[in-house]
Amino acid sequence: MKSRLGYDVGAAFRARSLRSTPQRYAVFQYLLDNPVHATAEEIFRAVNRSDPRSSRATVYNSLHALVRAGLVREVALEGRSARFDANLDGHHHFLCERCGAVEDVDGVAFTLPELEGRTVRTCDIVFHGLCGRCHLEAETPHA
Amino acid sequence: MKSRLGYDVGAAFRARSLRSTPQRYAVFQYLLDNPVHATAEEIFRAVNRSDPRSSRATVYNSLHALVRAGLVREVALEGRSARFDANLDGHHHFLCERCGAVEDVDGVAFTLPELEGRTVRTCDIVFHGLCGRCHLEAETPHA
DNA sequence: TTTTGTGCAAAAGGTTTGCATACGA
DNA sequence: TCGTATGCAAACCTTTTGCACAAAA
Repeated sequence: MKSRLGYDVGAAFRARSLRSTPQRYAVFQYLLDNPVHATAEEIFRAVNRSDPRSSRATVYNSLHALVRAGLVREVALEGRSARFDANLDGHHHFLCERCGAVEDVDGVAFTLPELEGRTVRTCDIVFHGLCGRCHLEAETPHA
Repeated sequence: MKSRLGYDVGAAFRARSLRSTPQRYAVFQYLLDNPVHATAEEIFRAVNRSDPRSSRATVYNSLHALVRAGLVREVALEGRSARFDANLDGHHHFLCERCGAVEDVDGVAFTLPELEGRTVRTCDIVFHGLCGRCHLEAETPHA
């Protein structure tokens, strides 16, 4: 659970002239502290568990504001709900087919295929399989 | 618009003991003839435009049956609606940020990163950018 | 004080479900 | 005939929207 201490949320907001409200702050802080690629609903529950009262609509508003400001990115994975990630380093994702965990994957190198005529701006890679824990559990059936 | 003629839908259904109904047939035939990564709603409208009457629920049922049978795959892209693809060759996707078109991309080679401990089964790559047409139009503003 | 965000509740997609009926094998 | 698919409508879940009120700058 790498937490990005030393990240000055207030300064980040000011730098992008994002008005700082407790709700917005809580959403961003949650994403910084919990790099688990949470859904809006999970974020809603988490921020309301501790501090003030955020409405669902405000969580969505905050998330969109953060995405627009370039502080958060939205990750498209299977499933009905969008997932949000405050890790902006170019990285990819691994999705466990068994427990649903989403993990970051760094250092993928690939060669661009026949994309002539098109302009490629970004590229998202999603690996599917078993995560470390589920892999172990699958090997050792109910040890 | 490559259409896969010579594909015997009836035989494919029989081989997987999928009961052949007109609705199911129409959904699969549509996906074979229109490799545009349609949404369920688009498929619903298309199959009802020509032949019999399919309900939305039946389109969803058919799609799930086809996916379960391994004849169709579901593609996860941004946006709220799932997309379906009868092209089962290992391939990836290109999503145009301007017009929303989804195109197939073949021949991507990449090197697997630090995925020790995990089991990687599949890998989906989505490229984002401008498709051929939109790239041209962007270069020649309202020629 | 002005502008923007918040909260609520209602609405809008997209997808699923329950159940009686219809149909393929 | 038997078992499964269909159609309808209602339910569900995620996300968006409208509007009055509250709070940030």
